[in-house]
Amino acid sequence: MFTISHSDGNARVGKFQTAHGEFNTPAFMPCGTKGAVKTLTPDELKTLGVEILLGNTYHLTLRPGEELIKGQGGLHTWMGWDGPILTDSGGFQVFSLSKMRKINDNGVEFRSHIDGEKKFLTPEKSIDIQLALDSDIVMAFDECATGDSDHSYAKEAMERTHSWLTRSIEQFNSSENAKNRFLFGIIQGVIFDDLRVESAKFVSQQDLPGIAIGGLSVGESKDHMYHSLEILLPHLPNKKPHYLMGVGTPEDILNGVERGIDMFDCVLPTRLARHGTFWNKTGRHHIKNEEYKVQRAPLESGCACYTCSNFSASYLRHLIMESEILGHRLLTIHNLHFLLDLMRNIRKAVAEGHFTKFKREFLATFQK
RNA sequence: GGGCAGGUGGCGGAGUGGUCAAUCGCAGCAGACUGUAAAUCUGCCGGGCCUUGCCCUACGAAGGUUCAAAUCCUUCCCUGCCCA
Repeated sequence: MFTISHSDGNARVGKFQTAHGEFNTPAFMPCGTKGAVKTLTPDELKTLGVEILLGNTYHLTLRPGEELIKGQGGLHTWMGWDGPILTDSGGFQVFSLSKMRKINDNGVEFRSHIDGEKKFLTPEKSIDIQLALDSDIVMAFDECATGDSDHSYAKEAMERTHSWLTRSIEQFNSSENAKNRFLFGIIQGVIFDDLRVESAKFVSQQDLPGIAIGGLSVGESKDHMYHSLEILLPHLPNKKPHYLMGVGTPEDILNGVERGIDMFDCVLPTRLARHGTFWNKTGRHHIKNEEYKVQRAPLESGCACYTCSNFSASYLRHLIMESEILGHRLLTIHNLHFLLDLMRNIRKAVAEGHFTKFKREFLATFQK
């Protein structure tokens, strides 16, 4: 259940209660695609303030398979995370693995990126897999079309997504495992206002416990993304959580919250870390850059994270240069702390009614 | 002392008369990354000029052959292995 405690403009602060505990919104959910947030332990995630994680249907059904995980007591028990888990349906893989799949109205035939084996995913199967995993928030299976799709294809993908949503709901509602679980529907429509609005209306009508906006940050411009959020908001159920899938950067999150978004997920903080990029108040930086070779200061002075409390940029640069696993871990900790700290500050600002000021001041120093 | 194999850009290592400032890997420098095929990928990487392009210095050293040499010849220096 979702309850909103404060709002400031379109921004809101709330809580979502699941069978595995609650999380505060606006929330940032790190990606634990294959049953792990890369390089970190659940304990470390909790310390960072993570309240909910993502898992992925496509990846987990391929390996090790949902039946194995179910047999091990479900995803929470298996991976040692007792908090809420949201699972993505595999819809994003329709986009990211577009070279190795075929779509028809019934579902998507993937050719496994691991061994080439055929794997046919349908809305029904995706729901079954997610429930077998014991996911708290189940995402409907959708087709995430690329940002450069033309109107004709965008419409086709949207209509297919709608039809799949209807089937997802039927499957979910007829499953015994769905008790205390939540199904979210996903809006598509690429960058076309008419489609976006039509999709928002259709998904909203289903009266699900949450509504997601998919198909953004997949190649379209930022202006298109922000514009889409603006035209969608009037059509979203106000009392349900609004989830912007796959976003994002600190500035995208701020712009999302301003446009009524309550939930975000993104691989960026963890992937950037492994690639040697970190965030601080001034923006995005490459630890490999020569300027950090002799920097005795941490990534961000005054940062309370474990990494900044204990290590200089010079040492972290060395670790990344040498591909030491510890470097990946320490940068991941810092980036996640940065983003989760941003979320805490956003909630505080919204609760205190000065979100706009907070956003303006943050972006004044945060370049890029 | 003798035999054999070698000496190429920061390192390793291709190239064996012109298309070579020289494949490739590593290192170095910079960039990308948004529901994770990602500890991945891309660009640059002898020096100079304004990019194409041009000029300079370069393949152990010094000479030589040739229109033309990292590539052929001579001498020298050095390294590794084997034999005495």
